[in-house]
Amino acid sequence: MPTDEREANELLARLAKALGHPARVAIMRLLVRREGCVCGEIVDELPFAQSTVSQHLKQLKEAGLIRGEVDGPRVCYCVEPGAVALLRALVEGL
Amino acid sequence: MPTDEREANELLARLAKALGHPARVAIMRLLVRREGCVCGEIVDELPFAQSTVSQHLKQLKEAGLIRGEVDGPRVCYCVEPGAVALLRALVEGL
DNA sequence: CCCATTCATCGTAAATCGCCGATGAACGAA
DNA sequence: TTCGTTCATCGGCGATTTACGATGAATGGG
Repeated sequence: MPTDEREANELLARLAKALGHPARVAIMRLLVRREGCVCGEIVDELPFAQSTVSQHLKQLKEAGLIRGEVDGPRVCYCVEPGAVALLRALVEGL
Repeated sequence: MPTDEREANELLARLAKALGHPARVAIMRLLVRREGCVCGEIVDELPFAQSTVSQHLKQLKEAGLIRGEVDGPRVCYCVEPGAVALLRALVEGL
């Protein structure tokens, strides 16, 4: 949790921006629900091409919301520990 | 609070997208803090041109986060009642 | 009735987004 | 080594965002 307000604004903005698309919210919900890792099943759950889903995952990863670990030929994604809590705290601190 | 998950996703995405810029987070914080209405003072608080701030305000308004009431030659903005609570609930429900 | 103030909107330019198909890289299996 | 699978990345397209200055509409003061 940043003490500086400017930092808090930028951090919250970064997280919020990452959630600023229904598909990415759906991905987050999916990963929280299974609270473990998932892979290309995410693609099956969404009505988008594989490359599109991959880009959404990239955005969530770059925002620090999720993490992807290589597991053989596939990649398992899971929620970055503490990320949701941080988001909640930032929204709470509005 | 929507019961349908798709609706919840779209709503959260809409709110999050509106918060997806540091300036807009700063505006929200400003309005929450004064928990009343403010006008062009917002412009003075931000390092942007008046027209730019006006656009940010428009986005927040369209997302349902703030409201603007005309008061003579100026416009007073305030947080839409319940909007922050709704946002918190949606983030909580992740 | 003017004029200044306040704010929204328009027009514009650069950057980013969102989507796709195609390609590339990494890995396991045969 | 040669496939097939899985996923990331590239290239491209139209749409959207972000920023600005300029203009326009509404209001109140003189």
